Amino acid sequence: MKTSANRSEKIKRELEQLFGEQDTNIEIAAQCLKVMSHPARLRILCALRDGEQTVQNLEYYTGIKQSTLSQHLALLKSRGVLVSRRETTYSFYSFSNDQITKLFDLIKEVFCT
Amino acid sequence: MKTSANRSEKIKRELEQLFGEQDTNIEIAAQCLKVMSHPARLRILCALRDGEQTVQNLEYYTGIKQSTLSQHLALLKSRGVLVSRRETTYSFYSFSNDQITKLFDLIKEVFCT
DNA sequence: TATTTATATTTGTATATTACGATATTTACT
DNA sequence: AGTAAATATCGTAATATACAAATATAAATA
Repeated sequence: MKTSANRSEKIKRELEQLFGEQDTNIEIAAQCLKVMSHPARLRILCALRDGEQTVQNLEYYTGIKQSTLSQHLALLKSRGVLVSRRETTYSFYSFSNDQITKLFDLIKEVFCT
Repeated sequence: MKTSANRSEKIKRELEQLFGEQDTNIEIAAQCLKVMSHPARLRILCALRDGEQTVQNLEYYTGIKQSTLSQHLALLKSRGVLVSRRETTYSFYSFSNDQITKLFDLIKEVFCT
């Protein structure tokens, strides 16, 4: 044990607090991040950055096939990254909240500059 | 096509520019994020937030078995998230740069508050 | 009601990831 | 050289994920 016992214990305790008994937070974070960590899905998020889009627009922007796209969208929605609304036969998808948008913006900043 | 043709083309063009011909940026981003998107690896990053640690310390903090931990570390290192240095028989792992650290902090902020 | 359009779901198959024990490597110490 | 400690790598079985074609659903319109 190279670090002091105090610091050691501090880190250990922090880890336990941060994620709680069942590691709920960390599991949610991992799932949400994981769903964003895919080239196709990052493209989708990019295309949605400035507002909601229909599935067919996303198909056009990203070049992803309809069934595949629909599955990606369902995944992003199920993990709380996106929300959708129906208007007649169109589904409009968009970011679910500002925190996610902020996270996406930082990702873009980190990897695309 | 519901959105105006202008906006449509703008988004299409932005997508193409942002990721370039071979989508290099987006591929890198996806790989890097993916490697962070795992409960065990998020724990590791948490334990490393305030500075480098040896593998055995990380084993103690996270409760992950040595061989598994070593593979997670290798993965994080191979994607540029972590760096390591050797000192005698110990390997010390730490964040590779400030941008990654900043990204991790935001992740923590988004999911753990 | 029949047809068309937009989107969602199902299904099959291929590929990737996971954790862990066993084994190997590296370095220090005797 | 021989041993021990810290870390890394390998082999493998279980599980998860990917994609796209085929099919299903939902809503608008003829």
